[in-house]
Amino acid sequence: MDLKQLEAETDILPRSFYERPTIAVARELLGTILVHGRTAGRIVEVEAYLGAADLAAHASRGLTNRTRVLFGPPGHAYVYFIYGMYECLNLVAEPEGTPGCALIRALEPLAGIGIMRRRRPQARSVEELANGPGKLTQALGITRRHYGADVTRGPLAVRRLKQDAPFEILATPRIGIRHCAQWPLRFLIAGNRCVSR
DNA sequence: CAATAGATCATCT
DNA sequence: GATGATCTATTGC
Repeated sequence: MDLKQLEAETDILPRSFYERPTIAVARELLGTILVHGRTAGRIVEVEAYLGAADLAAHASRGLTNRTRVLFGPPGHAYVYFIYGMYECLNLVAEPEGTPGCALIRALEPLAGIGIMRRRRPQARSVEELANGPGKLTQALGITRRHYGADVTRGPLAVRRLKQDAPFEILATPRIGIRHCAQWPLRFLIAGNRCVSR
């Protein structure tokens, strides 16, 4: 898809979208479009990470240098480095002072697919370009430099179609965690080919 | 197919 | 000093 056309058919999500309970924000991020530079993809899988009671969430350890943004105003990016190799993108939810975020786990590539292929030569198909939290940051060129970035303006933004077709949402346990392993806080678009493995 | 090892480092104990 | 919101390549059936 052409970026100009995409911008014409979508609006940037306002800060008020993010200033709500984390689970609602996570669910409703499904189907929205993440844009960075000349690349863009539709969000097809997310996970919610809550506050103090959610021991799987980084924010449950309290306010530290790393978790600072999670306690700040909503609509900003929380990017963290993991396993010495990968970066993961989250979007901060809840009113300022209350932690909570949505981990973006998979995208359906929409624009800049050639650029994504160059950044992820291992991918054997378009579906594999961004079907995982570490893969999508590579494909879109998102790094720790985006820590704290405002996604309601600027080169990294989330947009929603002015008119979108309905789809079915599935809820499952989150992937790759030890604590709260049964909580159904992973949300995905049923039947989508780009959800993670 | 499924299972697993290895890469590699910021963060917090 | 151990751990981890991952991914890839490789092994073995």
